[in-house]
Amino acid sequence: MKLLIIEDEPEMLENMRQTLERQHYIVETATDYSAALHKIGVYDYDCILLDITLPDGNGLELLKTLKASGKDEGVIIVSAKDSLDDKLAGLNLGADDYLPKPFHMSELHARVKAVLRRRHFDGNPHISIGNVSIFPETREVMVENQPLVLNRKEYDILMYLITNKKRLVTKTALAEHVWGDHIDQADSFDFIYSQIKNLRKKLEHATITIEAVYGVGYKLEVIS
Amino acid sequence: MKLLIIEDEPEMLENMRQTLERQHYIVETATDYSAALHKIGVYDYDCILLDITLPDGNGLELLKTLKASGKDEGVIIVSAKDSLDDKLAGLNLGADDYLPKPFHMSELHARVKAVLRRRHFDGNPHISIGNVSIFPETREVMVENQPLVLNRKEYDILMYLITNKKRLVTKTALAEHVWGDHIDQADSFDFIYSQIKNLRKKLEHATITIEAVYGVGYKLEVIS
DNA sequence: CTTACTATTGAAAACTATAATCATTTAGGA
DNA sequence: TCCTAAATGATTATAGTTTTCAATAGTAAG
Repeated sequence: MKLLIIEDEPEMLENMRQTLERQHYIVETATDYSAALHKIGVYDYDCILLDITLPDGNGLELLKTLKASGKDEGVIIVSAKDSLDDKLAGLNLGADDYLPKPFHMSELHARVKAVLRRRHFDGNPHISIGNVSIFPETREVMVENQPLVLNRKEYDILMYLITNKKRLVTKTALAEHVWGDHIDQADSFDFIYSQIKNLRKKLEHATITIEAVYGVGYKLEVIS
Repeated sequence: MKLLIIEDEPEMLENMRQTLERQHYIVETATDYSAALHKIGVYDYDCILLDITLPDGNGLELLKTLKASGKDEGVIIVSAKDSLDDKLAGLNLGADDYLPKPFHMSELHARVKAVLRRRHFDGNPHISIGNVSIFPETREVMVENQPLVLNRKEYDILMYLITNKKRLVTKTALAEHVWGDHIDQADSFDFIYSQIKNLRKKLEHATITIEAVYGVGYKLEVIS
């Protein structure tokens, strides 16, 4: 799961990044309006943490632009001023949650988790597809009620494919979401091939399969 | 957490062992009545999985002996015949649960977890002591609502100390429960010292402390 | 059918995290 | 005081994960 933190105070930013990276999210950051706008245009995220007061613009504007462009990532507004007006404005513009500063880092994590869960699997504590069940809370995976041990990257890949099931996932999108954007202009996709291979092997007894789409990427299908 | 599986069918035994070891339990085994009796006499376990029909005796007898000796480990009876009589007899003798064969391995794990939880923290999904909270489901630990990252051994040690809080825990008992009995005649406790040191460091901001009891072991205390 | 590119695979290498060991210092109890 | 236990920092070993590499197989287009 990939998050974008838009926040200009360096210390706060570092704090948030650390907290969330420790929970295995891919975290990217932007420290001003224009950088944020650029990142949002180029990549896509599962959830965006948006500080309202930015040096070169207002976060609510950014949110408006974002929603207008038809993107539908989750958005949590982070704001120094706990004003009811801002809160309402934000939620009206389509934000998923509003978090007034100062807040506990554990609170941050809880909110992010809640937003991701609401978006991807409407509050359900586990996702089932074919004979595979996934428990995001514990990152456990079961096939036919037998536990299946996946390591971090394998789990992240499977999760990303599942949240996009039956849709085509380009290799670039996959790389971005699982590895982060430093992988951008990768000259080879060997690392993806390798992980996909291992994942497929582990999913031998599952009724889902990862299909290659020649020249583009992968698609997750349910075997019937 | 240390388990003892008493079971004479090799295949079943291997299955059970694998399932439980994969969940990071320390697993020991006995394949007949007398071996089981011996192990129970010498070591102590957090939960015992007891097959009723053994080549050289009846599991219920073993259970009776066990309870008579004042030991209080959790016991789950595993039985081929799903007879109501056996079940009642077992539960009357103080077993915690009854699992008729055949069963799913995931069921096994669930039952063990349930028994351990019931014994140590009667059904509570998390344990709190001082400003430390532990979530056994996810093996996560929080201090003052900040996540604290422990690795496997550190977590196991903390957990064992907490389930015996304010009681003296000998180094031998600790070694047995966290490492298993191959450590028995260890000539040095360096590995314990080392882990304790790291654990203490991580618990710096916690209001619990691990006190050494000279020549014997450790005791967990709450700072007030 | 041939060619150029893409995907799959197994194995090796690099990297990371964890755990155990060792050498040294500090402290406890008789 | 002396002997042993415990604590500590640094080092080494081990295990697990991820990436790279080289060889092979498959696909689409000319």
